[in-house]
Amino acid sequence: MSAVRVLLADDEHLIRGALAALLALEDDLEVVAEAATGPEALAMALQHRPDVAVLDLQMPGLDGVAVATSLRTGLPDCKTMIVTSHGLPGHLKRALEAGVRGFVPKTVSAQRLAEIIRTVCAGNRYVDPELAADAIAAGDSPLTAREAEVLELAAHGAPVAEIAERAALSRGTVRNYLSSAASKLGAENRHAAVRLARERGWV
Amino acid sequence: MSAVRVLLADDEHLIRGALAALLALEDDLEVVAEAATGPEALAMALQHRPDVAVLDLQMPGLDGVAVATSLRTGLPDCKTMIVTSHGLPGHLKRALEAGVRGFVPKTVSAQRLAEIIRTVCAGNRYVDPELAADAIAAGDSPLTAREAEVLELAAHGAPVAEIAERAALSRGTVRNYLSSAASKLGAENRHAAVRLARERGWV
DNA sequence: ATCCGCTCATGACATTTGTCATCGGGAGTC
DNA sequence: GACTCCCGATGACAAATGTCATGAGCGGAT
Repeated sequence: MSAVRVLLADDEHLIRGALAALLALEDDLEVVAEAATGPEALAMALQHRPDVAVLDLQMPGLDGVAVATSLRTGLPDCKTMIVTSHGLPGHLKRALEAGVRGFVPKTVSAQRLAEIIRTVCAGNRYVDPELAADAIAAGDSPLTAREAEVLELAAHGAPVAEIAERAALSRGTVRNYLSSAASKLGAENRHAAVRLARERGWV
Repeated sequence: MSAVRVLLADDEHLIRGALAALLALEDDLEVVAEAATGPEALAMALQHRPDVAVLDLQMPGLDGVAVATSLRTGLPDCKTMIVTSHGLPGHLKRALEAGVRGFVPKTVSAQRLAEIIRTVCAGNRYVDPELAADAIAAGDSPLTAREAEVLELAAHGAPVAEIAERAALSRGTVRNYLSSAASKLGAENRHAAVRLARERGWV
């Protein structure tokens, strides 16, 4: 059986380079392309048609999940996996919805990552147990679409008037949504609500 | 001349391992110790007495700058440098005050990092030009000690009453400080102020 | 000796937010 | 058809916040 062809996308050159070197030590893995941004990752993937795309979650342009979403239709045979520093529950959820087959934190060893790449390439899934537990504990977002949208706008510290304008809603409506969102999250005010929603990955 | 003895501290195993492997390829560099947390980095440094300590900025326990501060007195001959993903101006400032001799983003290549380690070990300093420019552009904090302290407490979304209690101030005073802080930062309200201060590394 | 800035406080006032009740329209379900 | 849920809105009221003037004590600088 020929080597697994891997695409590596991470904006941190230090990590990407080092990782490429380490994965190259594995006989059955071959890094066929590298990218530093989301759009670049997409382009490289379409050009080199790798078996597995290892994507950093946070990249300039498009994030890892967005790239995975595009690849799902653009290159359906390519398995995607996400590597990330910050393991927020919401990210995992978004990733799984995008058809990502592997989700690991950067705290794993290169050895372990290599194993997981093989696992994913074989058609299986792998999710870091700790992140999975967090995600399950966090549960689903109780927020409605509008509540989340308004909360998102409030995250920048904008006053109600500005949120209302941007969302094309009346001020009263905005306040109602913020109020109900905060109450659903058990927060004392909108800002604590933003913080909580962020932690759980709901915004 | 014998090889430069390097301590590597980063909580992300993937990066630390990969980096150690790459630096080992350089004839004149030798990784003598690795650590995944701040306290561990400190202990390993005192035990192995490296020439250069390469510290990740964000680590559990103690962050890179805190470790550098301790090393300055505990192991004065050890040169320290910081490697980071997020290059906030304030971090650089804090680092330089802590006697750090090198400050680089993780977007550099391993090759480049090796060069910088040599530079630092030779007694010179190195600061990433782009981060330096940002830091200069951001300038010094216009906030007084108390303003910064109160803003810090406000960052968690706490209401004035709670901030007042925690800072042992009257509510009115807290509001005055928040108001003046926001006005100095050109922010419309305390939350936008928190955001701005965060971006510039002033809290 | 004087001035200035930081700290901490109070009071008053306008504005913004949070909360609640209530309404109508639409989409989906049983 | 009745029911429920989400969307969007209004009005009213209480509470929190932002703003300003003003004052006192303190310490450093000229």
